[in-house]
Amino acid sequence: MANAFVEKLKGYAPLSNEEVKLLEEVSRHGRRYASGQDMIREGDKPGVVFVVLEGWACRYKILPGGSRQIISFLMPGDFCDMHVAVLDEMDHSIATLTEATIVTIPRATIEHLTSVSPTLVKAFWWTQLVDEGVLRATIVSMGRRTSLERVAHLLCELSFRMRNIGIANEEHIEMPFSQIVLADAVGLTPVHVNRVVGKLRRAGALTVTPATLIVANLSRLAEIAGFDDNYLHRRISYAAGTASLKSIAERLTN
Amino acid sequence: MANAFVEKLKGYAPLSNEEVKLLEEVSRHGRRYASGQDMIREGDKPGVVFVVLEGWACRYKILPGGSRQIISFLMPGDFCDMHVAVLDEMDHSIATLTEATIVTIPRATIEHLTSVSPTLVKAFWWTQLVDEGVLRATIVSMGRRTSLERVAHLLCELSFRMRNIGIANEEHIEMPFSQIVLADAVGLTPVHVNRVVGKLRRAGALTVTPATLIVANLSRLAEIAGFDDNYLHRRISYAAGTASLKSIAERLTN
DNA sequence: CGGGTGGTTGAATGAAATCAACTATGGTGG
DNA sequence: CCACCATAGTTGATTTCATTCAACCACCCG
Repeated sequence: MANAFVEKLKGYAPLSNEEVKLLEEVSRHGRRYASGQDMIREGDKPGVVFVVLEGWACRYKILPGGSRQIISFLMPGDFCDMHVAVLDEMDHSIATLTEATIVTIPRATIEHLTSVSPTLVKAFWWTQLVDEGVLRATIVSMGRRTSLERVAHLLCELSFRMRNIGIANEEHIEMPFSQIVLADAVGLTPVHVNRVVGKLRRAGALTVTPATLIVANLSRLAEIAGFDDNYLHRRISYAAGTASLKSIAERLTN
Repeated sequence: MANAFVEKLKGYAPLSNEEVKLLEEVSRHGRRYASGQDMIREGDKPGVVFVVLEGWACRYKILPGGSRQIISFLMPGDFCDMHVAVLDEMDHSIATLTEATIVTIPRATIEHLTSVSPTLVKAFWWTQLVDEGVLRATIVSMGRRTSLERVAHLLCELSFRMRNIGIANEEHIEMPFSQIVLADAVGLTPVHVNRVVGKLRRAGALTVTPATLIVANLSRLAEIAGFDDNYLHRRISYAAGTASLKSIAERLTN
């Protein structure tokens, strides 16, 4: 079985066999978690980096009033910042959204990796850069898009990201979470999200089943959202072939 | 006059004299820009890193409908991601909000710096970590806070950041931008922001003058916002201690 | 002096939250 | 095996909040 962590990083930099072996080694011992488990909570002292190998997780924050805001989604291959281990205190929590297998890598191991391989450092930076782009796009959505666009935009983003890592294809894109979770992510109430989802369903963009949404027509969804995937900075189709491989190498070393 | 860039990084890692000298060298030739100038636009190929030495700037994005969302504020010492220079295309724009002096550092120089000093790499990472925390906090605000809390929260954040870099003290915190800019940052219309600002003014938290807001009572503002500055990750091993004190002393005497 | 920018206020409209009720489903314990 | 409960989804009526539209003021600057 492919290791999502290694695959993702391979997509961001041309890794040597040794580097691949190193990464596989440190991400071998994934542990299985139930859905809805907190991995770490706001206020905790972070000592490790979490890497999602399978399943979904999210970063979130609970406000004094009890409401929850989901800040970002983590899917296979995603990890929380490599240098979070250096912080004194978490400013948000991380929890599983589905059953998931997750690796925890101690800070010392990360430091070993980065000291051994500058290429890995750059790969980590790259992924972090993309993560920031996603956060910025989220801010734009929350600030200036209608609820319909906002929901559609998030689902588009997740669809593209799923396809990028090969856990979805054109015909079958399944989001394994409830409308309640979706509401916490887009900053709306569940009932209003339900109405919006209903619109998207009637537009033929979605189909709905309990606790999972299925994207039926991604291009229609993208049209509604005004979606532009430039911020995912995908290009680097490294996996596609050697030509791009060279250009990546160039880009990273120059 | 103190160099905001160097001061900021000194706050995040214990730098040697040589490292300080290096940084001063690369950030010496600041250029002066008028207010409201675009430094770089969405779609441009980024080739340099921008460092704000004096004045304010912001990242923003214009939506198809013409509305603007300000994603984050840049104040003296802030810079756009060190590795943005590796991207193919900007996914947002950067513009000045006031008259400002800004340095542009070419990518090669950055790579030189990071290859020469691991300490600098860590300092850069740290600042980026803080930036991400700010983005996450923004998402939480936009998703789950009322307009009053949202405005108050942003002004609190900016106040704390200004104090951290010594451009504001308890009694006098001046935000050099109009309510229109504020509206673009919090995702509301200018007229509604005006009503909210009115409330804060009547609560004694703010005073208002054309194109600048003045925080009159930060603790009242923080109370209204439910503000907790933990996400700014100020303390760190090092910054809380002698370095920042010393640098402030310097700034006051020069 | 006139025009631009920023600010302020009121009235109307529209969007989303709230409150409330009801369905469907799957799982659990008696 | 069924009764019950918890979770998720759905729909309608009402209220709250923010936008929109519109008018007007104050000020600085050319």
